[in-house]
Parts: sequence; C-alpha cells; structure tokens
Amino acid sequence: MKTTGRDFRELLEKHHLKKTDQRLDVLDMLFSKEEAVSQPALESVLGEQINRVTLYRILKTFEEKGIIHRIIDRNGTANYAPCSSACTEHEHHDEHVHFNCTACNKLYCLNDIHIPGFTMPAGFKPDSVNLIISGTCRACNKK
Amino acid sequence: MKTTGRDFRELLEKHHLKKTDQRLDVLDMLFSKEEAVSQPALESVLGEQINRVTLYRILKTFEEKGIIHRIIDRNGTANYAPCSSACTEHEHHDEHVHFNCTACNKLYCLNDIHIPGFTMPAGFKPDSVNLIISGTCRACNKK
DNA sequence: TTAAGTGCAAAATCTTTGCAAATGT
DNA sequence: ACATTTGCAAAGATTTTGCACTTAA
Repeated sequence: MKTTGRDFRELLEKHHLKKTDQRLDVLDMLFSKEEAVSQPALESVLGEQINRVTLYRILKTFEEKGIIHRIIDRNGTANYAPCSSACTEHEHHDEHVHFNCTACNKLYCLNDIHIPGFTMPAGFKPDSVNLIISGTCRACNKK
Repeated sequence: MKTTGRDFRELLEKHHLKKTDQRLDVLDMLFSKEEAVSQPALESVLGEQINRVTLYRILKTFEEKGIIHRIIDRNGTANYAPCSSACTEHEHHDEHVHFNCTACNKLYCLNDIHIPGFTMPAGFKPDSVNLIISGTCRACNKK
C-alpha cells in the first residue's frame, strides 16, 4: 500500500477519513509527481488495485475535503493535483497557473507564476481565476 | 430557418459549406447571444430541429473552420461562441477572458480584458492562454 | 460492533462511427 | 447527377446509483 517515503495516514486522519489501501494508493500517486495526473492515467495505473467506481468516489471525497483539486484541461479531461496547504474544506485556493502540453498532454502546476488582478466589468464579482497556458513542455521540446 | 436579422449564408459560402437549415439554426443561436452557449443548451433548444449527432458534427465543422470556438467551463462542459474575425482555419486567436457564473453557469466572453504576458520556466513554450474567471455575473448579482 | 468504504451490476449520460436516405449545388 | 450532409441505429466511453459485502476503528 505505502510505497513512497511519505506517509499519508495523518493526512487522512486530519480529515476524518478512514485509512484504506485504496486511498493511500491514490495519495501516493498524486503526491509523487510534479505534474497533475489525469483521471484516465489514474485508472490505467491503479486499475488493478482500485475499482473504477471507487476511484471516482475517492477523488470526489478528496476534492471536497480540500486535499486535492481538479483541473479541467483543454480537452475537458479531469486532472488532479495536491492542494496547497491553504485549501480548506470550504474554500479552495489554487490560483496558480497550469501548463497543458499539447504534445504529451501533461498538465503542470506552475506555482511560481503570479496571476495579476483583473478589472471586471460592472456587476461581475470574481471569486477565482483559472488560467491554463497551452504549449509544449520542457520534456517534449527536448525531443 | 432564419429568424434573426442577420444572414449567415455568405459566412457558410466563404468556408465552402453547404447552407443547410440546421447549420443556419446553429449560427443563429450562437451569434444572437452575448454569452457563450453550452452544448446542453444547444441541444435542448435545437433538439427538435436537429439530431444530436448532427449537432456534434456541425459544431466540430464550425470549430475546424474557425467560425466558432469552444470553451470548456469549470465543470468540463463544452461551450461555444463566435470567433473573432482574426480566426482562420489554421489558427485560433481567442485570447480573451471568459467569465463563468457559479450561480447561473453562464459563460461570458469578456473581450475587453487584456491578458498579460507570462514569463515561463525554462523549456516551456507557450502557444495560447485560456483564462476563465469564476464568480457571479451581473444578472445574478441583481437578484 | 458498526459506520464508513468498497466492489459489482446496471442504469444513465455523453460521444463517436457506419451506413442508407435526403439535400444543396 | 453527385458530393455533402443528415438521421438513425448501434457501439463505445464516461459517470452515476443501488445494494450487498468488507474493513477500519
């Protein structure tokens, strides 16, 4: 069940979730990568160990608890990545930029890029900003 | 078939597409609104007149020709809106900001808001930027 | 022990594909 | 007339739901 150095038991405990092997596997996969992981990727890697339906439910639970956040890429596919520590059950703060590679389709979290404020037209009240830059990533540009 | 003042026949002609009633209906609906129209909305309004499969194909064709562009909203649902005149069959230039209302779920094109440039990490080559601001829109804030 | 979590089957959607019939030019 | 476009049926994919079984606490 646990394969990386990190232990996620206390993370689950903090959110009053039971520490099942399936949940630990999902956390293991999501926290071990630099980039966000697509739902299809999660399915193909964890498919042997976790039922597809269970995976849906785990991802939904984690998102509601503020453990991970969902980013829809330019194809409409769901991708998941760990939340910053500022996220709570009630509000997500993931206002960083994402980079979606048009070649390999990977979705990176660019935590260092700052999103500027925008002046909205009268009557529009902004809550959050979602910014995805498409292009070719470091790995693909080397090929 | 044609219900608004505008006639889209020459638009279709320009792109070497046949002027069918179904296509004119879709153009009619997309060009008559300030905001982008979701695929479900298109289906429910045009469902009597246009087969669901045909709608998929029309939207795909229009997008490929650079007549409309697709915006995936925060739920992963496809929305469509007319392209700016700068769009061609080969390249889309729709780098404006979209506003997705969390109450009514409408997706507005905010053509006046400028997207700034971003400094990318080494190795990442950006092609396009997709920026969606979520919040409550003018209409919903009045309620 | 028992509430929470999982797996399976099946339903409900969503999207694509193949082909025959209809339509625009 | 003929290539394009549409509609239907059906396949494929994705997501949700109900319920019985299992497991963590």
